Order: sequence, then C-alpha cells, then structure tokens
Amino acid sequence: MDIGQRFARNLKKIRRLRQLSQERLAHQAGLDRSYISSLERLKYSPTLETITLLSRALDIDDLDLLKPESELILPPLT
Amino acid sequence: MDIGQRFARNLKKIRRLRQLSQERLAHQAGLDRSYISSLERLKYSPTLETITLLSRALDIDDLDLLKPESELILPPLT
DNA sequence: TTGTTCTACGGAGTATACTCCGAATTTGAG
DNA sequence: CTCAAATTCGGAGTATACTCCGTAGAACAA
Repeated sequence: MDIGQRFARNLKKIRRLRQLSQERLAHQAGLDRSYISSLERLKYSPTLETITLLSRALDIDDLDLLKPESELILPPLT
Repeated sequence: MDIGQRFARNLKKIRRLRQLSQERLAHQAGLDRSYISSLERLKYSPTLETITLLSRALDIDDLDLLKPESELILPPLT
C-alpha cells in the first residue's frame, strides 16, 4: 500500500472518528466539499500544503494522515 | 517546522548522502532538474505522487522524506 | 413510505505543480 | 587563481490540483 492509498484511508477513518461530515471538514480546512470526497476516493494526489490544512482541521499530526494503519495512535479530543 | 520544510531539508540531505546531483536524481525519478532545485528551495508544495517518485529514486521509505530529522535513520546502500 | 443528511458524480473554470530550455551564478577540485 | 560541474534563476507552456455549482444516489430516522 503506497502513501497515496494510506492517506485516503486514514483521512476517511479519522474524519469519521472525529464525527465530521465531509462538508464540515471541508469548511474547517478551507477546502471544497467535493474535493474531500474525491480525496477519500483516490481521485487526486494532494500536495503537502493540503495535507497540512487537513491535519490541522482534524487536530492531528500531519504524519498521522500518512502512516500505515498499524502505526496510528489517535489522541483523544479534549 | 512543518511538513513542507522537513521535506525540503530531508530531500537535500538524503540526496547528498546518496551522492547524487540534482540532475541525476531528476533523471532517476523522472522529474525535471530545475524542479528538484525548486523543491529543495521550498518553491513548490509537492504532491504525494512526486514524493513517491523521489523516495523510489532515493531507495528510501516515503515517510523518510517527511519525518523530522531526529527520527531519520537511513539504510545503507547495498 | 417521507424527509433529511451525507456522499458520489459531472462539468466548467482557476490556481499552481511541473516541464523544458537557456543562461547566470555558485561551488569545489586542481 | 582557472576550469568544470553543480546549482540557481527566468520565462513560457502543459498537466493537474482544487474550486464552485448543481444534481443524483445512499443511508438512516421518523
């Protein structure tokens, strides 16, 4: 599994854990609703800047969007 | 230091450890010589696809281009 | 069922990643 | 220092990331 696939899976998984809709996440990250959907379906290869925006909106470390699932440890929301 | 800055620094550091010129790395990765230069000087935010091409050309794990310097352990060339 | 929220999908437009080429500048070896 | 290799810096063009808008379909609750 390459870094692109890991990103798509982690994004969807973490967004759901945070109980955010694609639209709410898009708004918080300053991105478009349809683009979040596309990212989760592997339609685009995001830039590091987009990854930074998403990790901030999800309140996680940027690398957490890119790690293999087995290394993922998610901090609880305070 | 954000993920973009870490990428730029790690790229330059690892490329030099591998004793590759920007031009040779560009050729091996299938990218442009001037683009490698731009990436090392933080002129662009690369996509995950570009990161995959570079990590393959450098024979390292893709995450190694993105980690903080302190976590970098580079495998020797065989 | 009906309504509601979420997600998938399409198309057209904009911003920027990336290419290609040359030339100037820097770096390092001899 | 001189010479060569490496890097930087433009500019112009192409590819694709990303936006914006609408609509259709899925999921799930009342």
